Amino acid sequence: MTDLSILENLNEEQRRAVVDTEGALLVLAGAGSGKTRVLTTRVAYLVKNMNVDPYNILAITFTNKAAGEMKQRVANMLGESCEVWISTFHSMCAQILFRECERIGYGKNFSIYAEAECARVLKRIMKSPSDADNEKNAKLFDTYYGHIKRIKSFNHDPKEYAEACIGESKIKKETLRLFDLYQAELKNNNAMDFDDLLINTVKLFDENPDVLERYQRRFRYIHVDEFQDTNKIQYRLVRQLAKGYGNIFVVGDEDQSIYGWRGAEISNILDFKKDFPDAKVYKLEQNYRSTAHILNAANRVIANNKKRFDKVLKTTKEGGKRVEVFNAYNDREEVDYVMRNINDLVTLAGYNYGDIAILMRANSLSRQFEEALTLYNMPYRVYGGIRFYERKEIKELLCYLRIAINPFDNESAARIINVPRRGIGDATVQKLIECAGANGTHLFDVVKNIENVDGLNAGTKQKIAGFRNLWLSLIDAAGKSDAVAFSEYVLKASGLFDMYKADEAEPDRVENLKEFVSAVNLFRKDNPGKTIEDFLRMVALISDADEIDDSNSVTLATIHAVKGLEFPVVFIVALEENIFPSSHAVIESDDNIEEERRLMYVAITRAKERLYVSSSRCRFRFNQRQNNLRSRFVQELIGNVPAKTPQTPQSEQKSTFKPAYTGAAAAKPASPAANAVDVSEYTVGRKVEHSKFGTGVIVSVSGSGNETIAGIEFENLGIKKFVVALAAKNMRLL
DNA sequence: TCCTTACTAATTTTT
DNA sequence: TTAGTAAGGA
Ligand SMILES: Nc1ncnc2c1ncn2[C@@H]1O[C@H](COP(=O)(O)OP(=O)(O)OP(=O)(O)O)[C@@H](O)[C@H]1O
Repeated sequence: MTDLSILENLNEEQRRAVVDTEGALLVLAGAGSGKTRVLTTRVAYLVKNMNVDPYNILAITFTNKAAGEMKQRVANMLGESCEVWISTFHSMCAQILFRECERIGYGKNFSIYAEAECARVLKRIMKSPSDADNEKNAKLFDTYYGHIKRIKSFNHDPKEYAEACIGESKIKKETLRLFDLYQAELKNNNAMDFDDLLINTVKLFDENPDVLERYQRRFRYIHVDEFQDTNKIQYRLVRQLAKGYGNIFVVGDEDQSIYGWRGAEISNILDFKKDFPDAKVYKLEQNYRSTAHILNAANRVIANNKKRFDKVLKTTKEGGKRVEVFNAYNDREEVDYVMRNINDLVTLAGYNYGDIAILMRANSLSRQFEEALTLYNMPYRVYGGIRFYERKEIKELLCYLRIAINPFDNESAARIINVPRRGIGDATVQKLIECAGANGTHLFDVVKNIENVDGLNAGTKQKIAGFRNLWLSLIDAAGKSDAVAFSEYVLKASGLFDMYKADEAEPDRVENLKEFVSAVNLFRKDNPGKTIEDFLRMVALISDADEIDDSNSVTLATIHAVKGLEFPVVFIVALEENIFPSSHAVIESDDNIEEERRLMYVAITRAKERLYVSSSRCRFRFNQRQNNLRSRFVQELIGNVPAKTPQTPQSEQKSTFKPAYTGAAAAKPASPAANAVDVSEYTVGRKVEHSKFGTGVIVSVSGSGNETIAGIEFENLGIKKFVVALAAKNMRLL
């Protein structure tokens, strides 16, 4: 008898999609209807009930984190570790190319360039003196870079794109010229950007039928999650692989397509039915995530889009709290509104900080919330913005590691040749690069034979010779030692460690470098047999969303970063025209507004139990006051139903919250607890014991009365700032 | 030639 | 608030 227990957690329509295992299938369903759950269960079902070898299954997710979680879930269902290939498109391509890159003319250990590196490559090209006769003022960098990136991510033919999309003929010509130079430079560096990973994999398969056949034979069952956000090349890759067995299962929701600006094509969904004429379409109509109020709000908003299929999405959770709408007088009042509600949710309604997310359109909007959360001593994490592996000191260490593994990587070498300072300045580096270009070799060759290079004085040559010896020793070490020993060696030998250790103004940097080595250590423990090359590949593909963990902290993130996630409580903030929808979308076209609206739909549908949407009539941005209208999406969300717009926010019981910014707006008698604190006791040098952070010493005091803020330095934790009046209950003076 | 200092300009979303 | 550049001093 077959064990059907893994189907127990599914409804009837979900179950049908899971057990229909052969051929092409498309699951088209709204947010929170269990698409990901269906896909995950299907993978487990194939292994457990259909006796499919896990080796023959592929599942594509949108983020590495989603891949990790899916692996975990499948393993739980199977009761054994999951051997299925589950990863993002980019990660899959990187792994395939890593093995097969010689077939398309790349060397082993090619580097993977993120946005910042790509931009540096183009900047360097545009700056090179041999290019001086051409028009290339700095203002146009964004234009050219934008065009080049768009050509690649939309998989356009460069010439056709230039003809169709660039008006000015000078720019048209220059874009094409720079495009070729950019491509050649990446190739010369033995490097690929993110788009190259996809493009080159398709190319590999096109040009090498034997390789393609091998992968086709391997992937008998192919799955793609978040199909609405795949781009043309990714879809092409899917078709190539699915040609083998034709078992292709994709799930998506056109209402949640939010990466159109990066080349994602909703039309892939329509094309799927054309490309796989026998494809069966399944619909899921039960939403298991959100309460009725939240789901209705989402449905009302998205109904304003014209380009969509009408679909049904019914709630399974009747009732719940109504959506709260708040229009603040200014941004500070908005921040206070959010803080007050978080405080009440945690102190009165039994929520944890980890249940709460503050979602926004752009990273730059997060700062005031960060400051307030710090002020009130509420734990939080910000996702988006600079990632760990994007920090300056970490990037520099990564460059050293890369040049040891891939000595052709001019870009990385140029970045760190003078870090720490070695007296090899920009002018010299420019000369070296030109010399390499003229001889058709690499920076590495020029540095290696520096004695034979003309046009440099003896002192400079000597400095470069010193760097050469370092570089050679790094290469030598890469071949000999294991990942951990190697990265430790590079950190010390490069001089980075000493340099940042001596930098007292920024003590974090040396700590970050140590943390990097620990990360390598952990990686090797978790993945026995993997090398530093694997680690670098993994690091290059890490995304914001991957770093989201379940520590008990408020999540501060862009909506893009929380795609696919869910939170009991969601705040959507800064809902103003020109912010959300963004000014670009407002100016441009209806299509752009529709994508913004889909983003709003995604934001709303992240909420399980409570949703708060807020805006502010006036906001300080770009160093000036801005008056903004409330976002059209708020009105769409409210619809005809009169929503609650509380003047003074209401909560379950009596709020304990004391706003720091807008005392007048929510004037309440100061709470006795706050009054009871004698702030004058908190003086620099006093020792305190904090219930969470342990003992520390007060190192700064500012403000007065209830606004008094104390900076307290804790062992191993650094300095944290507290509003004494609020935090005193968690502290004891020693 | 290199490095520090001071100023200016610019800020959508990111695998 | 920061990243990138221009100018002036060593
Ligand atoms: N049959 C079911 N019974 C109970 N809960 C379910 C069922 N199916 C899904 N869920 C729950 O509903 C929530 C949403 O599921 P899931 O993330 O798979 O939906 P989704 O369609 O992929 O969402 P999104 O469109 O936002 O990516 C999850 O918490 C999941 O555990």
